[in-house]
Amino acid sequence: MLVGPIEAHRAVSHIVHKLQQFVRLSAADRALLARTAGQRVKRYMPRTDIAREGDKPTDVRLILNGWACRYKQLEDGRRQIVSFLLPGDICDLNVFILREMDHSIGTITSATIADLPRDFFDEISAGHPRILTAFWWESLVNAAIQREWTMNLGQRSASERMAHLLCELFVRLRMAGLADNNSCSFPLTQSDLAEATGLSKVHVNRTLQELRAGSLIILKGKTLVVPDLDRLISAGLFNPNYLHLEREGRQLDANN
Amino acid sequence: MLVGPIEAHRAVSHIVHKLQQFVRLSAADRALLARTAGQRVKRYMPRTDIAREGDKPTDVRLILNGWACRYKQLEDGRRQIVSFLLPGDICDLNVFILREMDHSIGTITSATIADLPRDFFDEISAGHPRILTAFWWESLVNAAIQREWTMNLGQRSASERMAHLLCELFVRLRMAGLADNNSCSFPLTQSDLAEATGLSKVHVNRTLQELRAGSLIILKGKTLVVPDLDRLISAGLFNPNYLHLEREGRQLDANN
DNA sequence: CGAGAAGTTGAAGCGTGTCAAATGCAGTGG
DNA sequence: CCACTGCATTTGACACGCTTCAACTTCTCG
Repeated sequence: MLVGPIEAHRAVSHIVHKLQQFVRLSAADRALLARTAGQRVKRYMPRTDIAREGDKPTDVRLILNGWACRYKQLEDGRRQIVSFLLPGDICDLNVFILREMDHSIGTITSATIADLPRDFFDEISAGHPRILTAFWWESLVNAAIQREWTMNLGQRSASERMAHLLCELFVRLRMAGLADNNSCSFPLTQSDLAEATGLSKVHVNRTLQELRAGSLIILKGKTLVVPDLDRLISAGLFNPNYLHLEREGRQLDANN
Repeated sequence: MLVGPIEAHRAVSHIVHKLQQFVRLSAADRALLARTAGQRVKRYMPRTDIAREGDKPTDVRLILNGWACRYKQLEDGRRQIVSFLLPGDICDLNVFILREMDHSIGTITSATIADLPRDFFDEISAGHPRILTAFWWESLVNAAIQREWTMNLGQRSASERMAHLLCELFVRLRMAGLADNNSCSFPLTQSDLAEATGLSKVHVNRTLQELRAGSLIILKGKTLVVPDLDRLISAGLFNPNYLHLEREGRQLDANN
């Protein structure tokens, strides 16, 4: 499935926006990303599995649009969302090494996802070191996010935990250029939030009401409004350092 | 600090043992590892920080002996151990990319740790592809472990969670050649287990008693005995797939 | 042998889970 | 346009797993 150059450019904007938090990409870098992301694009329906635990990994994937998640499931049905994949996120850099998936990936909304072929990685290794570095950065940030989730589940109370998760999603969406000043699109159901926070659906509901009562969030329909991010940050004991938004440290600036 | 060739060889045996779960290293590969790990070795006291949140990462490190952990801390003092570092584990492959540590690393026992200089990575990139691949594998397995911990904290009950953690540590120690048939050295205190599982110290104590009562473990002094691993595995709903022990079918049932 | 750390025990309280039913909301077909 | 349907959200009552607090015991090691 192929998309036109304009759509490809728009679709790739999220990852470019995000990676530029860390490195400055050249016009050639951006063009390569746009070209590659425009080939081999698949569209998925909401609530569809993209990969299942036990599968042989096939390709590296780039989320162009829509939300997805990694999740794990126990035999008795208990399910845990272990991370969210937002537009601009890359998944499965492991493809070329590990033999089988230890978790599943499924869409939340409908989504468009590009497969990145192996050649692409050869190409960036050889001629686009900044993209390569930025991909490394992305995967290290993902590891840091996973550690923070461990902290979140292990130490924070229900409302802290929820506030923390909302902060993280809001900031990550902003990194991808998907949040304006204080609001963003928010397609998660309370069940999704329950599976991500390890709380019951009912308690998620009550926790959200608590946050609403404190005017920390306005969550209605599929939109999240954060009237005062600083207050949500302190309610969630959120420290963004683990996202490594080291803008001023952009070591590797391109010349053009 | 330099150690003699014999001690270096013994010290490096854990990582070789572990990496060979995944790739078969040549004699030259092993020799390079032993030589590098024998230079720049530091010795740490028990309960000492090796790196602190906020520090600039300096070197890639290899645990030669002893146990350590990564942990995060909230301002109010709540502490979460997010992973354990066992002999043969590598930490901070991120060194060359991220600007500051988002977590701390501290020893549990006294430990000897080697700093791996940047040249070493240039050398393996150029001439020792199997080591490089194995290091990749190691870091992907670490990411998988972190996801599994998320699952563990989010979905499992106290006793399942504890059983799962003990399974993981036992299997990982065996991968490093540090467990005989059914027992291993086990230096963690109940406080450590509490910080790793997100439970209170008191409840950890009760949970361990429960496991002992079911003859699932014998934990006394600093030794853990697992009389019947299969039973502990099912008590912890433990599925070892996330450790990716995929070297020609070497699975849990094997005794070596 | 003494002192501090680690482990153990009991009682009481609270945060979160469970169950069950009601309400609201969006999409669909008549 | 309304009635119907199914899913998401909300509410209340109750149960339980885990935490907290505080005291006691047992180990470890100088």
